[in-house]
Amino acid sequence: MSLDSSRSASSTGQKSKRSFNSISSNPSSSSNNKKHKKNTNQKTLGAVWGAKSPSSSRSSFRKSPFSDFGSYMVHKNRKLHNQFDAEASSSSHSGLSCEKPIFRGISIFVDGFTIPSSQELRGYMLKYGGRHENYFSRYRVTHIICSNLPDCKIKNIRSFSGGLPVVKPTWILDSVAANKLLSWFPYQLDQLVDNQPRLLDFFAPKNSLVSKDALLQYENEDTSFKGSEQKDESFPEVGQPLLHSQQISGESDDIMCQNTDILIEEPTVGSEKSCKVKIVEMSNFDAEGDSNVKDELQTNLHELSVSSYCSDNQDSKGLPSRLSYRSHSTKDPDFVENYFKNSRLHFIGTWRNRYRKHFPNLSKGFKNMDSNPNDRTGSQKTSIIHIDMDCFFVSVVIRNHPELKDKPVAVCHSDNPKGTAEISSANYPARDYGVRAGIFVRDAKALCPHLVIFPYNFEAYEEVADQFYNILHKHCKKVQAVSCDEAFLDVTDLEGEDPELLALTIRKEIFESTGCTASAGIAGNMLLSRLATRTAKPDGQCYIPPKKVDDYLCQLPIKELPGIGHVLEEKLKKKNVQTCGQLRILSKDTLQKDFGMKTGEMLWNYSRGIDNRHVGMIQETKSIGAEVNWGVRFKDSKDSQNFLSSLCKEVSLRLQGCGVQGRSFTLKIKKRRKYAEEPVKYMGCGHCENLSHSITVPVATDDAEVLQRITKQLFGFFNIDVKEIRGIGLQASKLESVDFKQGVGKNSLKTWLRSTPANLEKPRISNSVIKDKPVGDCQGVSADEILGQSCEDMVGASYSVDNNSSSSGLCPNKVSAIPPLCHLDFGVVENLPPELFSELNEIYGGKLVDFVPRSKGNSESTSSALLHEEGKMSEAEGPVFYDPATLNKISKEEKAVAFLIIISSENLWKPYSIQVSPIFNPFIFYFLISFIILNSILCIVYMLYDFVCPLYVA
DNA sequence: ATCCTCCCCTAC
DNA sequence: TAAGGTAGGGGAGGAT
Repeated sequence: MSLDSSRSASSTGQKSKRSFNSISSNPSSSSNNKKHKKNTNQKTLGAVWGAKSPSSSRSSFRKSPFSDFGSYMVHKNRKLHNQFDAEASSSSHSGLSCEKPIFRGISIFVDGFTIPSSQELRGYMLKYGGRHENYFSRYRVTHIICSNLPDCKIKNIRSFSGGLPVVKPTWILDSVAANKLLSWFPYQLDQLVDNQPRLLDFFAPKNSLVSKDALLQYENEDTSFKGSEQKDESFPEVGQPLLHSQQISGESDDIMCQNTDILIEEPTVGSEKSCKVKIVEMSNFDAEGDSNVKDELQTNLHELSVSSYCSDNQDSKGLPSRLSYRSHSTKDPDFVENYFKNSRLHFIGTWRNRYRKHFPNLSKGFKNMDSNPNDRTGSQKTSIIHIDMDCFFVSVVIRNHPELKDKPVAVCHSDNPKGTAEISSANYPARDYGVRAGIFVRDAKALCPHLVIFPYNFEAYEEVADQFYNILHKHCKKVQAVSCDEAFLDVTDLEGEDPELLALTIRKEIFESTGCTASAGIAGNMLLSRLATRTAKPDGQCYIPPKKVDDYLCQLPIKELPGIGHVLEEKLKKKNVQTCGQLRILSKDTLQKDFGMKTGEMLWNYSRGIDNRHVGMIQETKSIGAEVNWGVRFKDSKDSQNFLSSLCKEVSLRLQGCGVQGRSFTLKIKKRRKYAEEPVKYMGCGHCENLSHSITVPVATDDAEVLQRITKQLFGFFNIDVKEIRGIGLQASKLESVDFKQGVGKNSLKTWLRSTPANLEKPRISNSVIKDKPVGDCQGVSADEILGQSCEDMVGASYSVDNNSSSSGLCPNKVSAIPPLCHLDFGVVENLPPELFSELNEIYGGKLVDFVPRSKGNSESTSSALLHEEGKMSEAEGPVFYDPATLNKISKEEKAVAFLIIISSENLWKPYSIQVSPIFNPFIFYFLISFIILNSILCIVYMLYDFVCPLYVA
């Protein structure tokens, strides 16, 4: 799959130049008539759809879009009309239509693709006494039904429909459900909402266009239509997009031939008068006889339209809130989880993990099976097949719609009229119009008005990917998965098998099995086979024999080489290098000097078709992370903390899912650039600075709670206004397999902090005793008991022990307390390794950060600056009490110093002091013992010195 | 010289 | 409205 569709498209354009021995099963090149299509189709109302002979129909439209209507169409239309009448009549006679004729007097024209389909809507009209027009007539049609329309269609509707209501199909559905004709007003198409009230404002006071009843009806039924409204507005729920496909199948004829063009039988009038007349007619259905409209109605209309818009944004739980309330980080507590469920990039990014689980034995690589392909013995030539599905996302969703094969189709999240969704994948007919992955739907529709938009179907992608790999594994043992739709096959060892024939067989099987086409490249190494596939696309295959490599590469644009993205391309262009041939002129030294050792060598090799990689080199996972750079908008630190918490849970789950734990953690932040305005992309991150901080902890972890503490600490380093954050990511690296860490959970920092160090082991006092112990009375308590001591009234923060932390050995539900903040030596705390600081900070409920504001990046942290200003004692000099007010409340005895031994990031034992009380506690004990031992050693040294010196003197 | 951190670039 | 992720590789520069 190519996320950069321009790449594929450009290769199509180059096809004739760069194809060698190409076997293409798709002889008709879609790019041939590209220019022609662009010049003709875009200005018409989807003429391409039904046009068997595009040029003729287009020319007639170009000549006069709506007046030059042949007698054939008049005849055909009449015939269809009669046919509908006959059907309606027969169904009523046969008793099929026993329903209330709620649509009597209504005549709909369904324009474009709708859910439900035009045919289904026709069925409803038939059943409930309405009419369905196959072709648009301003005199017969009363309502235009559509889900969305491209801008040019909107213009045409505005010009020629005489102000007919343009409403969404849910109006029909909801009316049927309510068994009465509902007001169409709330169901107006959003694209026309801002326009229609203006018309209504003009007419309503005079003609009672929208009655009070209609308004009341709308208000009362507000909630009833909301649910379906949203579904209609965009797409079926994610995960259920096949419903969409099923529905479309029933109306394929409509899509192809009837629904697309607005055909007007009569000469254009297009005057304000006709507009007025039509709307007055409309009011017959909407006002239902009530003409008693108050003067303020006019002003209410605008509000109504706004209200209607809000209702479209119904959230999934049916709450009367804007969808936007739930589509960004601040308002949706499940934002992170939902986001990943719906992210196509997340799907692509995590596919490999799923593949590894699905094909555990096949995805481990073949490290020992052979060596470098270039080192193979004898004259055996390496043979690599690269196989890649064509426009995967689109192919999969339209695989059951052969009628759409040659129609422009794209996949994206939403076909909302606003058109601010991003095209993810476009098929080749769409690419011919300039539709590319990454452009907005509205731009895509401007380029290609009749573009069909499908939603994602991640389940189907997964399913097809599995079929794809089953076929590959069936034919070849050495398969290296690149992505869900792309793989390398080393077929060198398949003696007697012609690689080209094999590729053909595999492609054929893929098509038979999945209904999707794949392209293949065959060559002597991975680089060349991959390049060959680009040439072969779509639905073809290409073999590059060794002799042709130089010719092939000579004119190949450098951007085609893997590893050369837009940045490297620009850099090379500045050096007048545009093709591989030009790249070859530069020496390896020059390239390495300009681009670095590795990159320089890669450029030198690739420009000569040299690639030393071999199929099957699967590396161990080096990092696991989660990142969200969309919809991130925080209003306060609580939002950001909640978000970080969700992110930690996500990363924790991913680590656990992979059976690894991380020792190094990197927090990435996207910060809005100073002058960056709100991005064009809805909820996008826009122009950002990318910041990151990382820390390494002594013990690897996958514990969400620990991650949260670490992340909190990392987050503190940024010292950033949360309102400026546009994206956050957390990545774990220095991964260690859990297999090798069985039982190591007991060594986690959290556990360690809560446990009694072996060297401090003392007879434990029961929890009840601790709980009952008076505040400040810590006599004879072990280290964890000190940490767990009840001092809540002093510190104001308690640390709730996680019930899941069974390894801690603490009683579940026990609420431990910790030494009060005022008892800490901040000079020491401040200089703790970040991970320990993070842990302590969490234990103190995040208050430590506030108490010791600091930034790792700033050598002169706030707290240390404060300390210096106040002339407090340094760590070496003794304890520092940060809060003078609290200081006065504490007795001298409580100011005794204890040393807590803790593991530093280098696994060394480092002392840091915590103020605890009273003096007789194990820390003091330990300290005194240490002091005595140290003194003893010093004494011995002195004694020895005293003893040795005189000897020397003598 | 080597390692580490903080980036950036790239591919899918 | 919409869902701009994930992971690997590598370069620059600083610390050791």
